[in-house]
Amino acid sequence: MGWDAFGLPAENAARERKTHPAKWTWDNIAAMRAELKRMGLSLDWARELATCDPAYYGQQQKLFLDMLEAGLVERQESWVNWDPVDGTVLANEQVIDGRGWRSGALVEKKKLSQWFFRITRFAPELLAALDGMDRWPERVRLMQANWIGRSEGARLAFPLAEPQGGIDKVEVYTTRPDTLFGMSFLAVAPEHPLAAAVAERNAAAAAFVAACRRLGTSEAALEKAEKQGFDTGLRVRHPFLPGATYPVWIANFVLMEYGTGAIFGCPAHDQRDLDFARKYGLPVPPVVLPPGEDRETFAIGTEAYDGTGVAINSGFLDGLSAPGESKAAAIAELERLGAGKGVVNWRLRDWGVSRQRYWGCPIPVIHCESCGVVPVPKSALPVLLPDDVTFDKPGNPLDHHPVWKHVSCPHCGRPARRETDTFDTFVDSSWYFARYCSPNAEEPLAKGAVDHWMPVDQYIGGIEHAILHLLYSRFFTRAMKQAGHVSIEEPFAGLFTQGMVTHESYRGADGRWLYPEEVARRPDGSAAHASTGEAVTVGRVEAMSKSKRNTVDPGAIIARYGADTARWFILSDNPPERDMEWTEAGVTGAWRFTQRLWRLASAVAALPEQAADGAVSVEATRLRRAAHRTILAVTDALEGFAFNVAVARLYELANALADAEKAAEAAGMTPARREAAEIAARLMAPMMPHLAEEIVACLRPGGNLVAEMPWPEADAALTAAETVTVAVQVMGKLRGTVSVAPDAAEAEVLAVAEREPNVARALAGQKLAKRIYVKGRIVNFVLAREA
RNA sequence: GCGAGAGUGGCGGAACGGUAGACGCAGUCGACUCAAAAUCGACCGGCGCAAGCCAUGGGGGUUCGAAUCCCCCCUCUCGCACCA
Repeated sequence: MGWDAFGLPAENAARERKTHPAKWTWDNIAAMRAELKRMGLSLDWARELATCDPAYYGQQQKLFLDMLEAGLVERQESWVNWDPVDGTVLANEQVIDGRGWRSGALVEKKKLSQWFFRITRFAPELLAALDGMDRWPERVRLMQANWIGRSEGARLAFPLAEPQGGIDKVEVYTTRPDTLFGMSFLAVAPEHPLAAAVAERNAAAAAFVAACRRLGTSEAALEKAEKQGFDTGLRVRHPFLPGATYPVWIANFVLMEYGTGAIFGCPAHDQRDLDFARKYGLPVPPVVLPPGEDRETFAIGTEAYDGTGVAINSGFLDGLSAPGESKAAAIAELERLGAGKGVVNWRLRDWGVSRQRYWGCPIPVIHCESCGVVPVPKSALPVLLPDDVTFDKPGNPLDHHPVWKHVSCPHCGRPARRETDTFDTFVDSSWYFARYCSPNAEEPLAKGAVDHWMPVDQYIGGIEHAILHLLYSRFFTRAMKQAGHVSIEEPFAGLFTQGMVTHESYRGADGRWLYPEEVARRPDGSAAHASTGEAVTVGRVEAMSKSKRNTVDPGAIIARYGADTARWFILSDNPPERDMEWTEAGVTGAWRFTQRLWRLASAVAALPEQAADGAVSVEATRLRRAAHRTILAVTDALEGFAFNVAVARLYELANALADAEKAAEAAGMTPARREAAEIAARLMAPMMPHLAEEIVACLRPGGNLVAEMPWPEADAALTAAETVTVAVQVMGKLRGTVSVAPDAAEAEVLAVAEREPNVARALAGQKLAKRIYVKGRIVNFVLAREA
């Protein structure tokens, strides 16, 4: 068990409740540990770790220094959300409608110098390795591939007609150099150096750039915002059209982080460019003719055409297939002219890990005025977080601490300043799985143990981790390999993505969130406050969260129904990859089953044992067949993570056991019932271990624990089908079923099917065109079309 | 906005391209009970007396046969780099 324990929630709690993040965190860990233990989960508590424990984060600091040495870390500038009133950096989720969540102030972008892991170095192999990860869901691999975003295109320079602030050209990256003749404008990001140069001389431009700074830093916010631009009045020359010049705009939809932070706008064949061109009345010349369109009449309306076609209005490209032939031809021409070249571009950006927060792992470096950035010597690790911090001032408490950051430079000994940023908590969670192999090692990882255990056979996590956490962990494993800590590249051989636990949410008349136990249902189905009776609004079913108070206390469920019921319900409700809704009715249903099974099993256990070698009745054989088929079905379901199906098969076996109870006097029934009860118990043991052990102990006093037994094996003689039911269709519609031997010949089955009364009626007077037989499954008679 | 998924009875869901709705919950009727709970039995997608017809978000297509494969649309969910 590992506790991902650093992060913002602890700091928020500290500010709101005047408690220390460490106390709040360790109290939560203690509470959750107790709950998990009561659930009876098979966790190896000897390997427990918490990321906020110096024993863990100190090792992480060593890893960082190794990566620094290996050249995998560097400082870069990047933009953050800045709350000018609180004087603090905001997470994207703390920016609501462009304003700080606490202060309500308009958020600005601010540039900071920060630490970055050079994940982009591994972009090609992170992409290529996805192909071989056959035990990962296809959709996760697809999302990662799109995120890494390899694209082929061209990088080219547009010379400015008149240089501005020492800038004489604008570099652009494009995946569609074949549409260069369709250019209508050039646009740079508000953060682009040229935008800054223009803003220096032009107050209106400066105002526009400042306005863009209030957009927040998330990609979603930028892309959703209405497209806006500012015409700088500057013009650039076209590489293919010496005489022509195009206007240079500053546009809010151009991302500084992608490509070169500048684009050439081809409105006819890019939707964003088209929206922009229509808004500002810029020309929209088409240069790719879709198949079946007439060159003379083809025009772009409100939708850009980004499909394939033939190049038109494009000089030397005319007549080539676009972008198939024309893209290569355009790149060749750019290279011949020395104006640009074909390049591979990646969407993936380096991973910024600096956070201006207290509750995180300190970044172990020291800033010295004469020596620059100096790593903390490994002998001086861990760099401990100070305990005596206050949250009464805005900003990072580490910055305000009276003495913590004042240290002497490890190089020159002069006064220096400790780095007060801490790591992104994704760093903590990028290597914990490897630390499990040797949780107490003096080094980050003990090579022998890691080589023995890694990679993780089966990793389980929510789909919300499909990209960031899983990609960072893949990067970290490669970085750790480069630093000599591990021998593998991929951390997780198999991946399963599970859903979240959800619950209805409730709000009182005054709008505040209510806990489920505060809400009572009236007979008419409406909701009211359990004690005051005030009306309650039932909100959506949402992922459980403390902020919405739609949580249930597992402790209360366990106290009332027991751990087995809680476990059984969690697994039985729906497939694990989907969200599950926690409902009281569902829990009581699971609880009833535990009672029913216990009653069925203890009734059998109370019977005197009987030799299994006497005559065996039809009923006893039926039960034995059901039990052994359940072994196959449950095994199959569990291996495929279809826990809800495994549960359904066990319900069926319990039903068969109940039927058998009514035929208790049939020959051979007692041993058959004992066998079936034991099989049921052993099959459900992974889900209801406590009840399973109890049942087996009653059936065989003094015997082994289920936990010590091998998984049950089915008797092939009992699982083979005696007869199969074959559906009979006429023209694809079901008309009847017939029962045949599993190995019956096709002709025989067809003959039987044809005689089935209902089928015969449907076939009467019709001409047969075709007979289809799928062995053991279906017959389909296809009639001849009437002329 | 971009990327990725999901949508099946009243509800959760099952279904190698082959009998749609397994199994559970809820519900209806019955048994037991003075009564209730628990338990047991029967029923339980819609229309129809029946034969049968309709039905897996909507519309097209492929196929002997489509919940399943393809195209378009609608709705919801996840991710979008400082929540984790």
